[in-house]
Amino acid sequence: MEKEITIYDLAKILALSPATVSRALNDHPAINVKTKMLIAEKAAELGYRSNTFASHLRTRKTNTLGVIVPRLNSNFMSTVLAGMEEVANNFGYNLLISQSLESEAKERANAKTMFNSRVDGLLVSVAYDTDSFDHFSAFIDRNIPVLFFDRVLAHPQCGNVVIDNEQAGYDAARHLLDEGCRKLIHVTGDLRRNVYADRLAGFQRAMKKADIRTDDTMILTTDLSQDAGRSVAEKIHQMDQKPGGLFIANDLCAVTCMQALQERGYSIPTDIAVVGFNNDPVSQVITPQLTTVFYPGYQMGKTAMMAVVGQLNGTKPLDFMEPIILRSELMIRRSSKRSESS
Amino acid sequence: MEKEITIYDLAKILALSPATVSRALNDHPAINVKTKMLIAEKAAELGYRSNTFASHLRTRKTNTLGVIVPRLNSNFMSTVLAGMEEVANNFGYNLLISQSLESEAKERANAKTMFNSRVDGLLVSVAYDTDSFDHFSAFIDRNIPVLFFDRVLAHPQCGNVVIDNEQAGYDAARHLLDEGCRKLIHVTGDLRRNVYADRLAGFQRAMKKADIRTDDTMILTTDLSQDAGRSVAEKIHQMDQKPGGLFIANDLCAVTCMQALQERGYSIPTDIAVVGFNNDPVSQVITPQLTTVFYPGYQMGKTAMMAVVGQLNGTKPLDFMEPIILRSELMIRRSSKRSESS
DNA sequence: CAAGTTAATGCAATCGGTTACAATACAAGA
DNA sequence: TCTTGTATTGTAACCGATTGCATTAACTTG
Repeated sequence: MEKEITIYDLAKILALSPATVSRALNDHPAINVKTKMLIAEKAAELGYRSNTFASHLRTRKTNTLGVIVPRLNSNFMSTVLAGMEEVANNFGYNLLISQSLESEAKERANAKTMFNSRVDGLLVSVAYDTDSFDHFSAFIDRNIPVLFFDRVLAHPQCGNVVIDNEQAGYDAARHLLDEGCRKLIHVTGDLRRNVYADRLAGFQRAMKKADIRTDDTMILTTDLSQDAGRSVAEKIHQMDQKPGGLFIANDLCAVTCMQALQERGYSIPTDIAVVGFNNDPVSQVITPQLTTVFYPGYQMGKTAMMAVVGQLNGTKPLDFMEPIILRSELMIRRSSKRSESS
Repeated sequence: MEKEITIYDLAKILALSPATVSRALNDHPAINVKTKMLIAEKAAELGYRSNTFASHLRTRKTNTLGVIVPRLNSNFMSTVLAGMEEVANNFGYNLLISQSLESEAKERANAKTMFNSRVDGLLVSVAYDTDSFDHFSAFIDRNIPVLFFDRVLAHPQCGNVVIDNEQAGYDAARHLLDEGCRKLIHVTGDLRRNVYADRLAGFQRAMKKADIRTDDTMILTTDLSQDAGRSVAEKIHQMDQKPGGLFIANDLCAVTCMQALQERGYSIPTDIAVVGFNNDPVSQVITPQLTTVFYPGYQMGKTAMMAVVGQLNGTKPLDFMEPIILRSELMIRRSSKRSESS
């Protein structure tokens, strides 16, 4: 096991002071170019690596950003993370990633860990049941940038990166209406979460505009799991008046529900038209292919990370507060096409 | 912005020495229980948090583990990561995660970053084109545990966590043969990677046992992307002698290929039976459902992390070298069932 | 040639815990 | 009473990089 080289070792070997070595390695302008070269060479030769702890201790910066997501193993989240990782990496930041498993308690614990690890910034998509903002205020108090993405909390000092869920919900419902469905059902998640509340709001706006009264029986609040998809199918099967269209706020749930309906003999889209959300790979694999809302996950990750990094580098100072809204798009596929129009 | 409390502040307030405070906070036996209580109380009251850098600087431990994966946004990998995260979190370790994007160069850069971040251990699933072990030897030299999972490199001092790919490949091919397919085609990835080489070996063993000669035209080496799936379908369409069975080493590719074949009018499994690999959610969504190999991703993540953590805690000292092999299982579904047997 | 600049480097304190090595106090044993 | 032991706390060096404030040498300029 080799001994670790320090700037003191380098200094001694080259008959210089540690200060000069430090400055040279950081490309300080006051240091002679030739000296820099000399030091860089020797450092490489001896396999010197900077001790980040000493450095962090002194500079009070960690070059590490925390990310808290509900789950790692969803197509959408892992795509977002991939985007984040790319940007962070480019700017020399490390990522500390943890998952809340949809529980506020765990999210709280994760936030605390991040705080104690002294991350320079935090990116969060909140859990299903998160009610309070408490666990993030420690960051705000210490001026550590906090940015929410996808599932956001509104807070005057936190950035938000989202899509226009209301509009997407409107478009989805509108499309089903356009295809001739009268009775619609919307399957949603926890309405404390903006993503679901907004999609619902859009759904209702479309209904209202079409002069169709919406009542509670048309809104099914679930956890959007695959099991939920199956039980939604069951519930529909029990209904006297079957819906003509189904708007489900998550592709995996929608797909499972479609399959369950098909097993029960329903034909899609003839009997029931279905629209999902996220443009998950499964949406293109199911028969008929699922109409869904394209969600720019990769770009969302990149954008969110850019915002935080910009904030830290002082590039983007103030425009942090206004939410960044990314474009989403309804991808019309066979699961909802009743008309012969195409 | 509140000022950060240090053990010196605590010491001054309580009229004690920093050493006592430090020991008390670390539950050192030499400190009086009452003193400990006193200090703990005050620390909580003032919102003291340990400065991990100062601590790491002194102790030379980071409590951080590095993970390098080819991509974050694949169902399999994100499941593995979810498992790793859970264990790491339980044992008080943080995770530094980065992706190589299937490039050895990026993997090399990532490894270097991890090294400079002084991770206590490293878990890697290598990129498509990784040839050398160089970038990991720095860790070995410094006695930092390195463990490979899924896509592994053999090295006497590195742990391996895998499934029995050879057997899985054998089972897949054997199943197709049992279903009456004579001419088989195997679509694989870069054969430098154990996972693909082993699956191929299993495939060949099954063929040999069935007394069918395998030649190069039966083995298609691709990047297993969705595009690859489409071009495989095209290639098959061009063949004079169509294969009766298709064993594709990745579900997403298999599914895309199936769709492309179906579009061209082939019926699955009647014309061509298909077997995939990974048990990705898409495999249950496509029609007909895809026969595939269940891959215990979550468990693989947990197991790999356990091995490293055990190593670091001195619990598991030596048995690190022998590879850990997890159970995989052929999930027989409709895409390969020709016989009426069930 | 003295005074003033400029360029390059060094000194030493600092960041906040950790820990080897005392130091102190008090009680028990000789 | 004096010695020894035990329990508890303190002193101070250290981990390695950073940086404000000199210092030194070399170069201009009047």
